[in-house]
Parts: sequence; structure tokens; C-alpha cells
Amino acid sequence: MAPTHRGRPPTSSREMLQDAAFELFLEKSYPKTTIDNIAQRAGVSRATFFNYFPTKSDVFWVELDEALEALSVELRQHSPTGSPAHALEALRASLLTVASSMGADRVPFALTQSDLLGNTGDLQASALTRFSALTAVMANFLELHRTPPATARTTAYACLAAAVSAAQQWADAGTTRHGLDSYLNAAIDPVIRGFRGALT
Amino acid sequence: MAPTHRGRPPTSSREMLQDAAFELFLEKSYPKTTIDNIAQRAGVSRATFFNYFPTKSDVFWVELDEALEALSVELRQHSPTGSPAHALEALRASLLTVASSMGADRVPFALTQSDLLGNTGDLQASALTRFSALTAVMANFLELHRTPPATARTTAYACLAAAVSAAQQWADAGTTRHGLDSYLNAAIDPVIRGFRGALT
DNA sequence: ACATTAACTAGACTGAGTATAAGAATTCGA
DNA sequence: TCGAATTCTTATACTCAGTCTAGTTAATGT
Repeated sequence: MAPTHRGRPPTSSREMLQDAAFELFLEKSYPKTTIDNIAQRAGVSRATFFNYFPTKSDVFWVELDEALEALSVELRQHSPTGSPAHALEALRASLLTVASSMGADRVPFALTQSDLLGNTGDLQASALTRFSALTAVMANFLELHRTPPATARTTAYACLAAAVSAAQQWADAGTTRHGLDSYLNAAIDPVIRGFRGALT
Repeated sequence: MAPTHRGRPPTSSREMLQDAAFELFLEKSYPKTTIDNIAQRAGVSRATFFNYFPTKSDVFWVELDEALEALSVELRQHSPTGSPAHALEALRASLLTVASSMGADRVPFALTQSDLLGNTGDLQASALTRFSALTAVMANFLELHRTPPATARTTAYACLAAAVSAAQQWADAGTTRHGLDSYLNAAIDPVIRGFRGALT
């Protein structure tokens, strides 16, 4: 019988804290919910919250951060071919792979409840920071595959726009929802075709 | 002799506070500079700083905020024609008009000294928020001119990417610098031509 | 039993941002 | 000239996210 854990066992988890936070955000909006509130709801101390999340707004982006990491992993599987057009298709494939791992029942809270939360600068800013990181991952991949830097950047931003649109449609679909990948493919197809034309 | 001002005269201005802030950022980096430091350097109280700027990071973006406002004004001069392709050209023209009003000697501090400032999340986030606002202005304009919403958004993001690239080249040009509009036109031309192809 | 490891906690602190009442400096009008 | 109106400044208290530290707790390993 091999113990798999050394040290004191955790009494909490990111999921518990995230759940507590989302409950409270719905009850009293994001700005009116303090870290103390969240920690108390989850049954831990305020300092413990910061053992799990760097900032308050980070509870929002667990799924997006996972997807971003998964995308980086997917893109690394594609070894450089020196062909920008191939890179575009690889980028599409990687995005769709990541999107397809998000089933119809895993829509992030941030997408479905954004109206109810109260709009604050830090929440918006935390989203934009992640969009910027996503754009950088895509642009770096394209550059690695011999796309000129300015074109790589423009393409990456256009793909970001398509991805944001797709995510919004995904969230809005309600009971008729299917996988994110189909929305994403529809949104990104004109972008990829347009830039492929410019690259050949 | 008609007095033009009623009430107590200001002892400070946005420019004074901005100058004080930039001096201090260079001396000790952005994160290490407090609002107290800035206010003291400018000879006013800390509370007075907030009469001039909403947040610490806003001192960075005076020029960009002006440009964003100027762009909105320019775009409003173009009455709707129902032609997305015309809208693209109007957008380009408006962007270039705003860019040409920034002579070679008005490069924002944020562009030329970004290395020395110390990278913090709030600074990056404040920039991204403005980029997002710029994108929204452009996308709304395109939609007003009958561009489908998803295409408007994608185009706007691609224009943003081009504009960011142009601004960076502008800042990097040093003593050989000319007006921002020439860099912007070079960067944005392939984007406009690409999307015009998709719209016709 | 003790050492090591990992998680939790209380409490103090910092600094951005908010708010308020009072004071200060000007112009206007009776 | 004086009081009212207007505008700007200030000191101060406060909130709260985020940082840090020393000590406690709960587990495993030797």
C-alpha cells in the first residue's frame, strides 16, 4: 500500500474555491464579493485563497488557461516545415483539437454569466491579458514556420477575433449547443482561407 | 478685460503630473513609484493626482486616448454608404489622418521607454483595454457600413495588429523617424487589400 | 520519537483607489 | 465692499487586493 501524498493533505481545491466564488458572484456581483467572502464560503482563510489563485480575477479563467496550455502543447507537436501555408492548417487543426475537448457541458462560467457579474476594469483586463497571450502563442508558432512577423501578428489577431466570436456563439446556443469546435471552425475558416491566399 | 475663469485657479495640470511621473518612472521604475511620489514631485497632494487621472497607469496613455477620441471624430465625418469596401477605405483614411497629426517629435513615452519601466500587469492591462476600445471603434464603424459583424470584428483586430506594429517601428526609428502615418500605411495596406478582396 | 514535507493560519503591512468635509482662491453681482 | 457662487486643494479615514512572515497542523519517512 504505497502512500501517494506526503505532507499535510489539502482541505480545499481550486474547484472548491472557484465554486464558492461563482456562487457569490451570482448573489452579489463580482465587485461586491471580497476575497474574505470567498474564503469563508469555501471554509478556508483568506491567505489560503492566494495559495490557489494569484489574483481574484483568476478564478474566472481556469478553463481558458487550461485551453491555452493545451494549445501550446498541441502546437509543439507540429515540427517546423518552413511552409507558412502548412502552418496555418496546423494552427487550425490545433485550435480545433483543443476546442473539441471542451464538450457541450463545459462552458466556462465567464461566458454564460457575464451579464450578471458587474463590469470592472480588472476583470476585463484579466481577460484581455489572456487574449494577448493566446495571440502571442499563435503568432510565435507562425513565425517559427517562416511567416513574416507582421503577417504572423495580423493573422494571429484575426484568429483571435474569430475565436472570440465562436466562443460567444457557443455560449449563446443554450440547449441546442454542440461542441465548440464546430462554431470555431465556421468562424475561423474565412480567416484561414483569406490569409492563405495572401501567403501563396 | 473679461475674466475667463471662475473659481480657484489650478496649481497643477495633467502635463505637470505626467512629466513628474515619467521622471520618476525613469529614476526608479513604474512599480517602485507611488502616487505619493508623483504628487510630491509635482508639488500637490496625492488626492489631487486623482483629480487629473483616474488611475496610476492612465498617465501613460494621454496621447493614445487623444488619438482614440480623434479617430472617433474622424469616423463620424463619414456618413454611411452601405458599402463595406468604401468603409474600409474610409477607415484607412481616418486612421492616417489621426496618425499624421502625430509629428515626428510626439512619440509617446510609453513607446520609447517601455524597456526601462518594469513590466507589471496593470500597465499591460491598461494598454490592452485601450487596444480593445480601438478595436471596438473600428468594428462598430464597419458594422455601421453594412459589414457583417464577424467580419467587422476580424478586420478590426487585424487593423489593430497592423497599427501596433507600425507604432513599434515608429518608436524604433530613432533619428531617421518620419511621421507615423507612413509606417501605418505600409503596415495596414496588405490588411485592407486582403479584406477588400473578401468583401467583394 | 523525531525529522521532513506540505498546507494552513493570523496578523501586519503596503499601496491603489474612494470618499468626505473643510479650507482656500478666485469671479460675479448686489 | 461683501457675500454668494464656483472651482480647486487638502487632510484624513477608509476599503480591499495583494504580499509577507512566523508559527501551527497534519501527514509520511527513517
